[in-house]
This record gives sequence, C-alpha cells and structure tokens, in this order.
Amino acid sequence: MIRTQMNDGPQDIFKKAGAISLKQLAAHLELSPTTLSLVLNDAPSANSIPQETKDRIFLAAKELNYRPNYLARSLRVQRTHTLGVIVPELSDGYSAMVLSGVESELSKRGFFYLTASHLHREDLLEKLPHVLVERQVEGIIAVDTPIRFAPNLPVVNVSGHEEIEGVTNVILNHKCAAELGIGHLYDLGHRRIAVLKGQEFSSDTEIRFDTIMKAAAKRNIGIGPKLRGQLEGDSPSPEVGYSATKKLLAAGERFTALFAFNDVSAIGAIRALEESGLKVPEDVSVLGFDDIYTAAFHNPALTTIRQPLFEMGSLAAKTLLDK
Amino acid sequence: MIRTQMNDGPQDIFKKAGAISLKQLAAHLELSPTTLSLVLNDAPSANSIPQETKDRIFLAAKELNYRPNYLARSLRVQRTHTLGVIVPELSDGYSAMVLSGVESELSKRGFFYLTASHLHREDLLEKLPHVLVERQVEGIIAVDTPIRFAPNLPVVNVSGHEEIEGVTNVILNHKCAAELGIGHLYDLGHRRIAVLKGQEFSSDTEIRFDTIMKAAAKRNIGIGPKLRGQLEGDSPSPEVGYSATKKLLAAGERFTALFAFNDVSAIGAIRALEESGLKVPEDVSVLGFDDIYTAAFHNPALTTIRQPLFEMGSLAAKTLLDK
DNA sequence: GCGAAATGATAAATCGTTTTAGTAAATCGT
DNA sequence: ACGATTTACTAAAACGATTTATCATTTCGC
Repeated sequence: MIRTQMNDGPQDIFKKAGAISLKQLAAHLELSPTTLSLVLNDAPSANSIPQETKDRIFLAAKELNYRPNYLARSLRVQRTHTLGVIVPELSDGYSAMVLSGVESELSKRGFFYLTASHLHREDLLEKLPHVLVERQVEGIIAVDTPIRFAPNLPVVNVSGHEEIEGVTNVILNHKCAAELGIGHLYDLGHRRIAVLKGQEFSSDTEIRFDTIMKAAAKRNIGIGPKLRGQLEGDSPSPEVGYSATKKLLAAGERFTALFAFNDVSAIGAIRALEESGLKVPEDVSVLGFDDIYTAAFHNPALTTIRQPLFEMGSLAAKTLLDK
Repeated sequence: MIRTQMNDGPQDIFKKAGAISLKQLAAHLELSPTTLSLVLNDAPSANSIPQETKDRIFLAAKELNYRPNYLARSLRVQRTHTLGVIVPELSDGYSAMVLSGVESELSKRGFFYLTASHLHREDLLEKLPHVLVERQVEGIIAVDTPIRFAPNLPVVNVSGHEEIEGVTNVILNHKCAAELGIGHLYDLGHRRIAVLKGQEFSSDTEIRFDTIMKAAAKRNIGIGPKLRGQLEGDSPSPEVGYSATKKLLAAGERFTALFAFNDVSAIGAIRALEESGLKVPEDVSVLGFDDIYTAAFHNPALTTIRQPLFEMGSLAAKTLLDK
C-alpha cells in the first residue's frame, strides 16, 4: 500500500505485517497471553515470574516491535485517556492558543484529544458532542462555544458565560480587564471613547461590553449608541474590525480612543482610521484585547490587554482531568 | 461526579447511567444484539426483517439514547477513522492554519484526528509516531516536521523536503514564490536586498533561501554574507525577527529591501528598522511570507507572499485518505 | 402436497487486550 | 512426611460491538 512497486526485502515484509498481537507474541514465546500481559504491565501478580522469563518477554516484545492495541485495551479497562475539544474555528489564533495550553497539560498526563470545529453552525453544535461521546472521550473542553447539550460527562467551557449544571467555566476576570483598559485610556486623558462590540456568537461579547460600559460610567464617561461599533460576520480576519470602524466613523461622532473587541478587530480598526486621515495614536488611541502573539509588534502602537489564553487552556485541561 | 450537590430527579439518574450497550438495548426489546446490529447498520441481510420491528428498534435506540461504542466497533472492523497529526507547535499560527485545512477535509469524511506537538524535541520526534500508532491511527500527517521513523502506515508531510520511502510530501512551489518575491522587489527598483534566513529546524529554511538567492542572482543581484540575517531561537513571536534584524543592521551594510523568512519575522523586522530610524516602506521595503491572517492588515505596508496553508492542509488530508 | 425459497430471527466466533480464578509442581516449616 | 506456601504459569470470562453460519417457520411454485 505505502510503497509503490519494488519487491520488498524481508524486513519490509515484517514491516507490512504491521501490528503484531499479544497472542502472536505469546505463541512465538510459547507462553500464554496472560503471562505477557502481566509482565508487560508490571502487574503485582507478576512478581512470582522469574526475571529470566521477564527478560525473554521484554526482548521479544522489543524485537518484534510489539505495540499494545489501544482500542482493545481501552475497551477492556474502560478508559480512553482521550478528551474532546470543541472550538469555533482553528484558524483564528484564539482557539489555537487555548489548544496549545490544553495540549501541554494533557501530554504530561498521557492524554490525547480530538479536535472539532463547529464554525458557529447550529447543527454541528448539536452533533459534535454526540460523536465525541461515541468516540468514548472522557470529557469535553469547549472553547468560546455555546453548550447545546445536556452533559453526561465532565465539561469545561473556556470563556463560556452560561451557567449550566455540570459545566465548569474557565473565564477571564473581565471586570478587572475592563477597569485596566478604561483606566489606561482615562489616565491618558481620553474622555471621548468609542467601543467595538463583538459578534453575537462570541460568548465574551456581552460581558466584555458590559464591564467596559460600567468602568466608563464609573469615570463619568458615557458611550452613546453612536460610539458603539458592532462587529459583523464570522471571518477571523481584521476585515470585520475594518468595516465596523468605517461605519462608526460614518456615524459622525468624534472620539479620541477606541476600545476594540480584540486584537484582530483592532488591527482592522487602525487601518480604517488611517484611511480616513486619522493618525494612530496621535489622533485616536486604539486598545486591543490580546488574542494573538503578533499584536505587541503591531505598528503603530497597538496597546493590548493580555489574555492568558495558554494558561486558560492548561487550566481547563487540569480542571477536567481532576474531575 | 459531575454535578455538585442536589439530589437528582429520575431523568438525571438516567443520564448518569450514561452509555447503554447494544446488549442492554437488545434485552430491553427482547431481541438479540445481532438483530439490532443488522438493523441499525442497515446491513443487506436485514431486509428480511419487517419494517415494524425495525421501527421498534429505531425508536428504542432513540429513546434510550443508544450510541454505539466506537472502540468496540473499531476493534471489530479494524478501522478507526482516525489520523494523527504531528506539528512543531500549535501556537504559531502556521500549524493552526494547516490543521484547519486538514480538519475541514477530514470532517467531510467522518474522520477525526489526534494532534501532537513535538516542540522540536528529538525524544518527542521519535516517540510521538509510536504512540499514535498504538492509538491505531490509520495514517499520519506531519507538518514541517522531520521524519524520524520508518513509516509502516501512510504518511504525508506538509512542507517536508526529505525524500523518504513511503512519505508523500506536500510542498509549496518555492521557486515560483521566490521569483515572485524577488521580481516584485526588483520591479520596484530595489538592487540592495537583504534576506532573513529561517531557523535550522524549519524544513523550509534551506530551499526558501536557495531559491531566493537564485532568483536574485538571475537578476544580477548579489546578497553577501552581511546581507543575510539568521533567525534564532524557537519562539513563535516576532521577537526572533526583531533581533535578527538588529544584528543585520549592526553588520553595517545598507539595503533598501528585506525579504523576511515569514510574516512573523517580518513584523519583528519592521519594528527593528523603525527603531533605528528607518521608515518602512520609504527607506526599506519589507516582504513577508504568508503564514498569518493579520499580515495583510499590518501597518505599515507589509507585502506578503501568500502561502496556501489551508489548502495544503486539506490537500494533505485528501492525499492521505486516498492511500 | 412436496421440495425450494423466503421470512424472521439467533448463537457463537471474533477483534486484542485485561483480569479473575485457578492449577500443578516445587519448596517449606515442623 | 504431611499440609501449607510459594512459584510459575494458564484457561476463560469479560469489554461492546460485527459477522458468519444456522435454524425454525411460512410461503411459493408447480
């Protein structure tokens, strides 16, 4: 299958034979599968077996390249060491960062995970958890994803704000973040601040907006409807920030600072501002919300509120495994 | 386990009971598991079974929320519908883009995939393929990853340049890309061009550098040692481009254009250039190599050569599944 | 009215492990 | 020298599906 023509040498035939089973290995050694299993898994009851036999087994296992079939094992012991991760979309940087944290934690514990993207589609939001359950995952991590199922296994939602029984939420301290952002702008002297609100489907949208409004109100800054931009469409490119800012500018109310929903939209916003002849940051300061590495190096001066995505991912994994 | 306190109602107990097996379902219907299996899988031999019985089975399956155990099924039919994907690291955008393409193709065909990052560590490069094989993946997609194993199952390497028996490579047309890049700079009038070379561990480094040198030579442009920057360290942030460019500037040889290894390093490079008082693109044009969405919106003017990462991912998946 | 085919099911083997419950022979304590 | 351990190992039953081979009954063709 793999290799093309070439009549293969003996080592190739061996390779093709591929996986050798415990039974075959046992037959080869003239021992029972039981014995091999006991020895290879270092079971307590194997201590009556002489070292010599053990060595024979280990040697043969190595030589014949024996690899236990994880399916069979999992079926028997009823543990898969596998989680499911549901994300909106992989290409947007945000999910990838969280995933990276998840993976780093899981690999420490010998777990793997299956990834599935729902692309904001209702049908997938319903279906994916089911097929993951079919695949016997031991838990599900959802990232920025609405929960459309009654969980009968442990679920951790990263950046989720629904209170659902059986679902643990790992969330950013939004109040703190909003305080930080608005406080920063305020200290720089800004009093006319605009804000870009996220798409409806993003679970952070509402809370981020609310906390920003509150932090602003606290400092006697009003952000009227004409100072509120709205991101639309589910493209993960800065384009959504660009067009939202265009509309915002068209509304006609001046502002000296813009609090974007995230870095990607901030980058689009800057482009829009400059196109209408406004200098950043001289005329308008733009504040992002960290979800990408490159933001810090953006030019000009994009200040961003760092979100510990990697850490949120690894925390989610840790939490889930501890259930 | 999942829920905290609360004494649960009956539907909750039902939920906790969790997965119901085919045997249980059969017992409940007073039929044999065989019959259910035949009906549920719409096997040809099931056409002797009356519609009424079939309906009873479907109904019960739905009501008791029966989900076949994928482990058991896979074990029996010797197919897992699962691939393994090995990437250097998830947080760098590049891998995530490719993964996104892989997933889009796999989901169409009912496949899932396990992801593993090698972080450029030799031990993981050796070990990961083995544990994926243990997990019964039916093939492996490696992304920008050196192959350290003799494959006994189908392998597709994205951006790999080693010729290995049994490994299919999905690669970018580098020659074309270099021509495009250098040609663009040449047409803009640039004759003193510097280049940032990638890290040794990246499989694209050599070929990208070579093709660039050739494309330049063809136009009588020499790129001497003092015009060659070298990326160092395996951080996925623009920092590596930043420090490489600093060194390049310190070498003292002037240039009017910089061909970066990728977008991330280009972003770092721009920062370094501006810090030393050079305007981009007035004094120095910077050319990137597409691996991130946001590049196009970078400011100022980062021109980039688009790399179809998503497409490379989906092509890799398609190729692998066709084996 | 008799053999053949269709109908409606099922028992048992299988996939590759782990685990429980043994067994037969050798060794030990007294 | 006799029962109790220890030693070295194994048979068989799981795990939860699929698949092959079969088996009664009915119905059909003629």
